[in-house]
Amino acid sequence: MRADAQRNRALILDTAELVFAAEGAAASTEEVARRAGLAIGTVFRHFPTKDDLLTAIMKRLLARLVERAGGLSGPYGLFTFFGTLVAEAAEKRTVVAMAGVDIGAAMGALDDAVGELLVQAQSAGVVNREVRLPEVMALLTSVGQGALHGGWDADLQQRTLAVIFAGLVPPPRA
Amino acid sequence: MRADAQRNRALILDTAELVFAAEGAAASTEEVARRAGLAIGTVFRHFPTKDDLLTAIMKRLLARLVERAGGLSGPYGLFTFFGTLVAEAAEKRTVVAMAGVDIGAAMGALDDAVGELLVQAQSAGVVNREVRLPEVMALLTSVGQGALHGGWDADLQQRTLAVIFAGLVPPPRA
Amino acid sequence: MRADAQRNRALILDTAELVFAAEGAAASTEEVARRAGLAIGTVFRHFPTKDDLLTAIMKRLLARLVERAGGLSGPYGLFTFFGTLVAEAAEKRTVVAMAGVDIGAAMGALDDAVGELLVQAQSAGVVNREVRLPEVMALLTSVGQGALHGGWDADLQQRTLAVIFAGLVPPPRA
Amino acid sequence: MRADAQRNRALILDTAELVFAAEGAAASTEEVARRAGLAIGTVFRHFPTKDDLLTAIMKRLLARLVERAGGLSGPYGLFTFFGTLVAEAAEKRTVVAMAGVDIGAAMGALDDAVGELLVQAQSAGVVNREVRLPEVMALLTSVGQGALHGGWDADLQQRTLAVIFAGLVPPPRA
DNA sequence: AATGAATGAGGATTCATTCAT
DNA sequence: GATGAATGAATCCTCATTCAT
Repeated sequence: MRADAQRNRALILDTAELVFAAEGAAASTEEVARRAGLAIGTVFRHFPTKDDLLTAIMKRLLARLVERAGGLSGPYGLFTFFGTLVAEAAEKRTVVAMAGVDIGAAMGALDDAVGELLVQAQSAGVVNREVRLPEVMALLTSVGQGALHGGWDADLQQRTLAVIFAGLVPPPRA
Repeated sequence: MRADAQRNRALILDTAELVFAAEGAAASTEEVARRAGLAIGTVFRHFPTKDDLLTAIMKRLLARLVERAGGLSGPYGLFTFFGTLVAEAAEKRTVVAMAGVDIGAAMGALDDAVGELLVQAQSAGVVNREVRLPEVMALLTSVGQGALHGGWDADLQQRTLAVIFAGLVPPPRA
Repeated sequence: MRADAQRNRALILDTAELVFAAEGAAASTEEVARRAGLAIGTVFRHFPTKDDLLTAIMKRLLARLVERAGGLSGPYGLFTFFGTLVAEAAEKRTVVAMAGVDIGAAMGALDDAVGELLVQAQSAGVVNREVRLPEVMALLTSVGQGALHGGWDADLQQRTLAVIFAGLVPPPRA
Repeated sequence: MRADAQRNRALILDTAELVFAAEGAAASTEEVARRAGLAIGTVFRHFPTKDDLLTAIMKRLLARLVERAGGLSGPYGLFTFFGTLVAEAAEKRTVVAMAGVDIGAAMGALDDAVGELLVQAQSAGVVNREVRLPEVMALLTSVGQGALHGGWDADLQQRTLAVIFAGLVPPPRA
């Protein structure tokens, strides 16, 4: 792939991420092209289908989340991860679980990364051993969606996460 | 309004709720008409705009939630409310916070009803007094969205809510 | 179906027949709409797909040919049929065997009608009994295509058919 | 012209002939480039317009036919020529009279070559002297088109040509 | 000369909305 | 009021053609 094509591919993804985050998956592909300053044909050359573009965005977002989760460690990594996810979603810089797009395998990698954070937190005794990965993922995606569409301010983010964090910590011993 | 018109209005809302829950807000109005066994013109006579139809659905859904919340009382009413909301969302029988539709004022009534449940729970000492209404609403909508798009099974619903419930109860006194 | 819809359906078919005969199957559906004085949506309401429109034209053309063949009889019906087919094709008023369109069953009816003419001609002794239906159909479609694309004048039509007719008559007895 | 350019030009023509014979003139130029293993730009350097490419193919096909007709002689050359033309068309190895492409002058050479075969056949007394070149050409192109689109098998080819040949021979003297 | 990315006009199709019946 | 046909703007996608590398 030529250098300019490489640059355009990235430009399209960046622009599309903004556009779809702002207007939803129903935004037109032409709008993406316009904002990227490219002709519509160029967008379709890189992503032959609108769905391909949406999927590519989702995969890149997930890859970023995986990378971020992988970069964390220690007992409180899981909490940190929750925090940044919500903060980003609230700023619409990320779009998780866009409807109707198949991300399949890409999601598995996130499961693995978050699972690792969960194990570390439980090993350190800061998260209840009863808690399992599926509900952690469910809470992550829920709260991501909520922040995305609800436009929570920093205070609300913190207070909402406080409830979840309180629910994750181990119960006091009798 | 004639009796048949009254009946058609309700029929349209019922059908539209099913259709939009199943296919998202992007489903066509014609599909709603077809499934209702009505002509497209009839749908538009009742709801001059697709947006009007979506808004009407949202309002009716909220009204139902308000009614349900209002029907609950006692220390554990809030928990019950969380439970039924998630269960319904998981079955796609309800659609909360549909994107791009203005529900404005209607939301306030739900705030009031849930606020009342929160007060009762806190008075009875089963919910932490630090917790305030905004984060409760944020958790409700988040978890509703999550269950809606995630298709949680009964077990996952319960485990996810268990974390939130654990976060809502008062901390042990030192 | 309403009266106006019925009229429009026929109008679309008539117009499309002209347009596709003149410009080939690659002509745009919008061109058909424009020449019919209708909005593009109306054409697609009647024929949800361009292919549906092409198929409908083919079927109607074949039905007409079947009707015409069925209206003929007597020893020379087959020759008459050849003659009118070629004359029409030369005037581009008919399009036979448009590429890529599935006409399937509709073709069978024409086989039957022409087969009947062949039997009559052979019974009367004006067509060689060695000749069978497949080659008669092959000659018909060939000569139809040739006249359609070649734009034969009346004289050429006659001279070309003269050769074929001479080939169809029984050989002289020894 | 460089040697590789010469080779590419031939390669493009060969590939295009296959592609257009298989998919019709609506096949994309890009498909031709892909199957030739060349970049699209190379195809357009050799043939600045899709139409130029189509025309070049047609000319080459005609040239081949002329050459073949020119290679034949004797009383039955005309019949042989009919036979090979139909056989090739049935195998889609040749495309005659592609719609919408101007071949103009190139056609004249074929007229001359076939005219010569006709004269020889008539001189030898195996073809009716009443028959003239235009109808022979008309029959050739018709039957070529028919075989091309009809996919005739060997048996049908023979039987169809038998009718035409019977029409070409001189009538029995009284 | 070859490559292959970019362009943008054109074409099929959908769908909210209007309006004649 | 109900019906469903007509409208036409909007959208996805294709492809001939141009041009920078």
